[in-house]
Amino acid sequence: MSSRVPEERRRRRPTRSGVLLSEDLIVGTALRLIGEHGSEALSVRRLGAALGCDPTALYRYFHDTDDLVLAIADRIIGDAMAGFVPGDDWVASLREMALRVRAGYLAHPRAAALAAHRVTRRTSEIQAVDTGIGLLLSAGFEPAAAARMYLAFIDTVLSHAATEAAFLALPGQQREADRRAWRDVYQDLDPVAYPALTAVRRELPGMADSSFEEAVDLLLEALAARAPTHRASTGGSSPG
Amino acid sequence: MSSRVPEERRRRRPTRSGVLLSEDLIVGTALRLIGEHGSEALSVRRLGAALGCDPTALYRYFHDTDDLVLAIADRIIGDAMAGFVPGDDWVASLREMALRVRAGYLAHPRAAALAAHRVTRRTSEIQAVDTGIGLLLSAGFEPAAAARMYLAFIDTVLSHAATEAAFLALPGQQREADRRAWRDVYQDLDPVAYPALTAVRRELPGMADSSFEEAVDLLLEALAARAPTHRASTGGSSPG
DNA sequence: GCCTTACGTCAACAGGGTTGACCCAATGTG
DNA sequence: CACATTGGGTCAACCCTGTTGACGTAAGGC
Repeated sequence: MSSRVPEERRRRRPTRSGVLLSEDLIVGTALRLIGEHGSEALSVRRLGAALGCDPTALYRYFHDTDDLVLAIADRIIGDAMAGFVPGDDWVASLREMALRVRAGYLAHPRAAALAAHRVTRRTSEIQAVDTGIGLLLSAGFEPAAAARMYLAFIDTVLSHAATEAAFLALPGQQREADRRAWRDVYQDLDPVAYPALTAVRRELPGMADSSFEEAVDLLLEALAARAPTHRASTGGSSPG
Repeated sequence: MSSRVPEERRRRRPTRSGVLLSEDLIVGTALRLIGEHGSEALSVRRLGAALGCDPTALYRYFHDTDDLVLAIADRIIGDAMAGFVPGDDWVASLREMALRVRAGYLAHPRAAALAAHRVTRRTSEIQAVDTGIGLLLSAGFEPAAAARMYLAFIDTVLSHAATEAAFLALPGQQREADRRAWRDVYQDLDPVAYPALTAVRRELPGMADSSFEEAVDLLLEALAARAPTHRASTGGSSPG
């Protein structure tokens, strides 16, 4: 059922509407479908209709729907990490990795909400994990620590990205209501019951903003503090 | 459709099997169903069967499935934070807060996965935000910094908890496949193409474990390092 | 030009959420 | 006590979903 046959060996026969199917075409069409009509628009039948083929033809390329979702997730990772080369500064490199992954997810918020928590087991993900762990090894961490630290790092990045993507995937009305909540509901509170909120009252509208970079920076600070070898460049000297 | 009629005014008529329905009973039964028969057990038909009533009777109490999920989420939040009182050690208190929220989500992963990214604006949430920001103010942070730090903290906690809940909410087959991926796929890789993964090969099965506590500890370390005033008690001396 | 078989197609099944009609009994009123 | 009202439990039905097995056709190797 699944794509056990190598891509080049396939006997690609045009569908009734003349389209030549391929894994890439299916994944790309699924991403477009989700981006245009929401993550609930991704169904085998709808995808078949969008591709111009019988829905069950997809089962010749993917074992089941979950297999397709994993392929979509790996495509997002691959696009996000395309052309990335780690530099000398491992902290800066991990930071760029975080920002790239986040940007990739935010580019497809509805698909990200579907695929963010999965292990794709495919090449793009494997490549990214190798790069990230390599950076931590270069920082002097022992293998066991490097693996654990990378897991904490990437889970934080992916979790935050998924949260932001889920927020962007909300219908505009609910999204704005959530954003306004910090301005409206949290402004007229009993000072006795909520002293801390009253003290920081003027800062609360900012709670609707993203905490992604702040959280990543805090995590990287802790990692740098734990690293056996100190960072090569502490003064921001070395360019790109 | 929804529960516009006050609970006490309801004309509660026993079902065919003699059960008296109520919002509380339905929510409780839904939680029990999820806990006993796995995450995929929550469906209107199954819930009706478990309650001993026609499935569509639920629509007299909740507008739709989403409405029911939100009611469940509200119960979870209330239960998780019930009885929590912050102690003298602000780091330890934030840590307990994180663990409580996480435990509440993991106890009901399916419901949590569906409602984790919503802003409730209800008293439990407001109370929690006040407590958390109060702890950061007691650490010496200025109002603006306290608000930003709390946002980074709670977003990390909620994002990680949602990720873990989403994983547990997966159908058992997909969940096990994701877990096995780190043992199977990642073991036979080309050492030249993936040098870092090869170096930490023996540590990779642990990648299926949770990074929640590691991530929270790293974040709290960074917060403690940034705090203007040092922690009051470093040796665990003061009793409750 | 044959033979094999990959793969697109079709019909069907089991499960899902949701709706509208139906009707009984619980409740408010006299 | 009796009546009118209506809340709410029940039932049948609709349309959606993922997935499977049979079927046949055309593509590629020889």
